[in-house]
Amino acid sequence: MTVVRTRFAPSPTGSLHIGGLRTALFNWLLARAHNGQFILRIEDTDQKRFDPTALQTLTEALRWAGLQWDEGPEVGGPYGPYVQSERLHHYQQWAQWLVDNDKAYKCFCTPERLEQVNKEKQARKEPPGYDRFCRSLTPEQVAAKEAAGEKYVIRFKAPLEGQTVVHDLIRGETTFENSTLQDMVLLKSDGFPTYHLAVVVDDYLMQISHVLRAVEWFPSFPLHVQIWQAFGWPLPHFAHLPVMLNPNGKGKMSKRNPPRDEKGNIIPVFVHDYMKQGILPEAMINFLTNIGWNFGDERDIFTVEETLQRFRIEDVNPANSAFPYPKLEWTNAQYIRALPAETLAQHLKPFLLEAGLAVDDERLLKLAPVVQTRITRLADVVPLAGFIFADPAAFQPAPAEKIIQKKMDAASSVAILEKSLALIDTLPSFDTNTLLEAFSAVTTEWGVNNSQLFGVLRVAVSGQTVSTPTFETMELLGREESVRRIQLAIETLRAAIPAEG
RNA sequence: GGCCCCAUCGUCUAGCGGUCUAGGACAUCACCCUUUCAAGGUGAGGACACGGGUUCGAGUCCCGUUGGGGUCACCA
Repeated sequence: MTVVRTRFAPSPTGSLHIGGLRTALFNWLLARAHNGQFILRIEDTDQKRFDPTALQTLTEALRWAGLQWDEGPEVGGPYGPYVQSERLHHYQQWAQWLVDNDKAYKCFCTPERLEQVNKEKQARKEPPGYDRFCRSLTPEQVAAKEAAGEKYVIRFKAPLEGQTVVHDLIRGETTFENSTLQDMVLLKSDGFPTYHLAVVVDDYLMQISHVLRAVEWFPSFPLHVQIWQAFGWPLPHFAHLPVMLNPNGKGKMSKRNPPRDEKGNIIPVFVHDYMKQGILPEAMINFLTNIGWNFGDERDIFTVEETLQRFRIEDVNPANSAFPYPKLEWTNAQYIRALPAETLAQHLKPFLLEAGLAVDDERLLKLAPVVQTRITRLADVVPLAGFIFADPAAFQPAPAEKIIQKKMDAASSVAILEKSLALIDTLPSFDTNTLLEAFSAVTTEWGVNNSQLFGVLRVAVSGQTVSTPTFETMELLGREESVRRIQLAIETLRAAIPAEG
């Protein structure tokens, strides 16, 4: 079997799109599954859309996901450079080759004329496209225009009749009528190639064996095949991956029209947004693997190594799919729960620090198992338990109505809290188990149930209605701070009593 | 609109002519457990778009309809 070489070839126009990551993943998977090479190539041939920070953002996202490339920017390789703007001479040379061999021609038409042609075609209800005016220019005419300094592009001489049969690993054969092909621009007037020229030349020069790209490219598939054939180069294998649609199934995922969940929250489209939320890379990869492809047995959680054992590009489902966002959250939650406490703590730390909290490792390690089954994304730890690391001086007690539990009022809550203070005073130590035992023992005597007693204390101490469990929270806060907060809650409640009449 | 692709529960999917009264997962709902929120346990509802063929037999093959998607640049 020949060496499998795949490539991910994004244009650096911004952060990496989630769909781009999926394309990269499948390329990576195919290469790794066959002990081949995965190449990263940057398609920055559009000077108008140049973003100098995008390359770094891109490589950061790819590395985060664990998709290390064997050749490409930052790592080099035998077929470099891997940035298209540094390969201009190749495209110019091969474009000229096509002209010399009568497979392409110079076109001197101005953008204004092109626009005019399209307008006229539209008026006649014809499909838009270049009218091939310059295709029939004589060598003398071309020479004269060049001598006059007229700018030109190089266009492909698409076959006018016949058919192009393309073969796709996922979709099988498709036949296109050549009459629908356009004389696409291969080399722009600024000397930069268009995508159509650059992909073919680079995929050939870089010895790519399998071209895996999004279905968006399917319409230009026959054009590319024709270009490959014009060069006389043997075709690589092609596979066009299905696109990920908005969760509601309407249209592609895009930043212009951000998808939303049922509650109206925006669902991110960029990998960096997921990184910021605290999606674990392993969870992201696991999740993405099961869209358009399926692990095969009925497991939903599996490692990338296991995927490598059975990944086959032919098994990719040709149908587009809606982006199943809730499943990503579920998958991430599964991975979070499987983490050892120390690892979880390490993962949590940057999110807490980012929120401006004073994290100490000892308490963080105790907190980790407490929040483990309560968060789906790492960043969730901040609203849930961030208060534990917040500056005590800035603590704001919860309002009275939040402290008061079901079937209780301010007065009874104050009574309970005062008894609690007295009880705490008698405790030899201040840890979760001691507290739990002591407070569980007094509910009947105090005439409340667990839910009421633990509830008042929890809201008093955390200042929130949703938080970590009561006694874990108290242990984390420490005796002194817990007592202080209970006293503050009592004050808050007392202030509310007159208002109740 | 032209060209092209696609079509199984709400969603992601399994299914590659008989083992399908269609399996799993997420989501939803109910119950259990319960210290808020979770997690966990048990259970329920929920799909082969439609119409023709082919075949002894079709979710699985063919054609059409409908629906959805992609694409029509000196952007990728």
